[in-house]
Amino acid sequence: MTATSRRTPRHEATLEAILDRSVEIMAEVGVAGLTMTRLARALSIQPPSLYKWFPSVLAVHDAVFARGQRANLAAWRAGVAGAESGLVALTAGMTAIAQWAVTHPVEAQLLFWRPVPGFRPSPEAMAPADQLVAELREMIGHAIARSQLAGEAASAEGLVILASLHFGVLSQHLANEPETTWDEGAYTRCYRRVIDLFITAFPPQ
Amino acid sequence: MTATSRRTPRHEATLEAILDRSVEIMAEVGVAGLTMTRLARALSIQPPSLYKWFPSVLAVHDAVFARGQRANLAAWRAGVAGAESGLVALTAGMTAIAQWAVTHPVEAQLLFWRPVPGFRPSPEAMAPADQLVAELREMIGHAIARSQLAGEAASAEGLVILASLHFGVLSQHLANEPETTWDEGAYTRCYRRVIDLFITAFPPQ
DNA sequence: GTCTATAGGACGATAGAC
DNA sequence: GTCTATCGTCCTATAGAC
Repeated sequence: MTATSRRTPRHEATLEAILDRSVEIMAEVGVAGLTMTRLARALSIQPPSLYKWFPSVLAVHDAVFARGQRANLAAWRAGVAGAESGLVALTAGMTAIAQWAVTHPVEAQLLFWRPVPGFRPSPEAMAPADQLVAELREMIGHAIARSQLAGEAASAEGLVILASLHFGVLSQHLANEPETTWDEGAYTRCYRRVIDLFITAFPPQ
Repeated sequence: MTATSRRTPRHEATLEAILDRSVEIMAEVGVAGLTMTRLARALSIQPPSLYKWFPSVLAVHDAVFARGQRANLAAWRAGVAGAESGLVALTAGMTAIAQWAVTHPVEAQLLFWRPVPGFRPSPEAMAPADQLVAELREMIGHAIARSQLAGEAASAEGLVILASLHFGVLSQHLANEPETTWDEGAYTRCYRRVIDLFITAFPPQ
């Protein structure tokens, strides 16, 4: 709150640097291993100084979470932008956020698996996620309108199945071979094939 | 090692009780939140006394992990036992381990998502998991032999896809609605439908 | 906005008495 | 096998000087 309300460029740059370091630490010691002490050490300042920027360690988690949600939404939009509306754009957008998750494993774990006991993201931090779901629904609707998917694809069950397929590949990749790249990974190599099962599950007509 | 080598019934019962309490604590404060201090408090003993049973807190994690793997393998075998070999037994076994995971969310997180930094399961604890994969492969082979699946279902890619489908539903359930039952959950209700996509992906002939 | 100093805990683990 | 006592380490967070 107070940390993000001062919007001078200098202030913003410092906050970004703090979040960058936080992600680095999470990559080293686990998402739940971020502490004010470790963060201060990485920034070469004393722990009390950090409290001028964030009121608590959970506030740092929330800021990393919020930035990750914004980046994830941006990745979706960038993926969708290159394709024409409908099924092609849907799979392009899904692939884009999957690739974002693979290249940002720390943020992905924080966003989608909540491995930090006691941490509850703030509603503001969650807002981009809600927006992404809305745009995803809209894109499924476009695909249905173009007779590329059955109408049931837009149902609650359709979203549940699409999410299961998407996060199934990602969770297996992040749990078993987080170091491999998108093109090398055994799971990520099957991503497109698994997502195409969504079309199989909801064929047009 | 020393903790499990003494095989008197009395000793075994105490160890089981300690593991039961450990799972309860993990359910309350998160899988990574288990500490010797908390465990001792729950058992109404002093922390140093615990070291007569387990040499370190990671050894407790390993024991919970090992017991979970054994139970998961037992659930698979029980599910398979009721059906005739082939596709029916395969889906019955998969459903059984999925239901086991839903009713044992703590163990499932520990087994399949490794949320405890610094914890590496011992080879002995992993053994049942290797055995389960072998039996799973074998059952896929039976289904292929009965012309219920394409031969490619037994390939490395086939296992990757099956695992993604299975853990996709489970990870969404455990992350988003761990409190709901198998029959109520939005994700678990789609489990069978998602697993059936494996057959769609590898149709016979 | 940075620091020193510090309060106040929790934790893993060991030593050694009983 | 249980305990008390204890060491050493890490942590969050605050007070207050500069």
